Amino acid sequence: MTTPVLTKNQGLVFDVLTRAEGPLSAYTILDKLRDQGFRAPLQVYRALDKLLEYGVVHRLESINSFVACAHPHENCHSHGLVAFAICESCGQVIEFHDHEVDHRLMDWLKSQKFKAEKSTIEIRGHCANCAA
Amino acid sequence: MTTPVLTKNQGLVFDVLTRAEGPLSAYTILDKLRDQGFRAPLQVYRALDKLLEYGVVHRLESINSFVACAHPHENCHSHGLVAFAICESCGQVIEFHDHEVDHRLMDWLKSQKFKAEKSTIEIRGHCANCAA
DNA sequence: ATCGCACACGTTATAGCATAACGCAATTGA
DNA sequence: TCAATTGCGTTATGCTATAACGTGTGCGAT
Ligand SMILES: [Zn+2]
Ligand SMILES: [Zn+2]
Ligand SMILES: [Zn+2]
Ligand SMILES: [Zn+2]
Repeated sequence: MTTPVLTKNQGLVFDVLTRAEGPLSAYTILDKLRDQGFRAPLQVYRALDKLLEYGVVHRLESINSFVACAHPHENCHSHGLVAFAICESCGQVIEFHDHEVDHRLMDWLKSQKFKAEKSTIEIRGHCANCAA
Repeated sequence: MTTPVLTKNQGLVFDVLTRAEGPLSAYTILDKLRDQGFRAPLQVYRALDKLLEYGVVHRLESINSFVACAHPHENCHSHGLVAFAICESCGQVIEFHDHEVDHRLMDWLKSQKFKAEKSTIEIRGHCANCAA
């Protein structure tokens, strides 16, 4: 379950995300990589697919964007649900995990005999700096 | 905080969603309403905006779709977080609320001085009927 | 060695989701 | 009556994501 060596394109996309202040859309990533030879969206999406699979990047469904995992050394796939607080002013994202929320949701799903596969927990609002 | 009388377009969109088995995309709704005179996506999106504002429809961010609220008589805006379990086989959606999850997340956000405004909790997987 | 396969990559085209910007009509309330 | 608000219709455009096709490279099995 360790992350394979990244290919050239995967590495470029990962570097852009790692250096970014906040989440980026696929097309923003594409623009930032034009100088390195990127020409088409698929080059970005294919790299993102792998990075998501490896668990080193997360997708933020509510804003159609991607962000580097905040816990590069652990493996985010292994510790259950991941939640995000997304500031609508500055774009910053706080990633966090909570086992109680995790267990509570999982218990409920089990009671419904629902087999969970992917989860999305995203809270939009304003961070400490940006709140009035 | 009661729901205003719906306009013609809002009513048509709401009826389509209420009769649907599961969530629908805006363009699917548009197709279902062509016979009633709908011609352009904006007619759907504008109605959806209002229905979302009134809390009688929810948006499922992870599948770019919309679903009628499962609790038509209560007001979903009033009882905190809403969560959805979405079956990837049959498309069915189970909507539920859990105050413990709610409080736990809100406490965490408060500890970060993060002002929450909108939330998304969506679990994709397979429902009891569709699970192998 | 060479064949077959898996995988990454490049390119073009297309599909799917959402909004900008304009103008018109009906309603409301000062 | 006038101004402001709201809903509506239309055209055009922008943003997000994938289909489909072909190329090249590495690598194990025959
Ligand atoms: Zn992570
Ligand atoms: Zn902020
Ligand atoms: Zn609801
Ligand atoms: Zn199902």
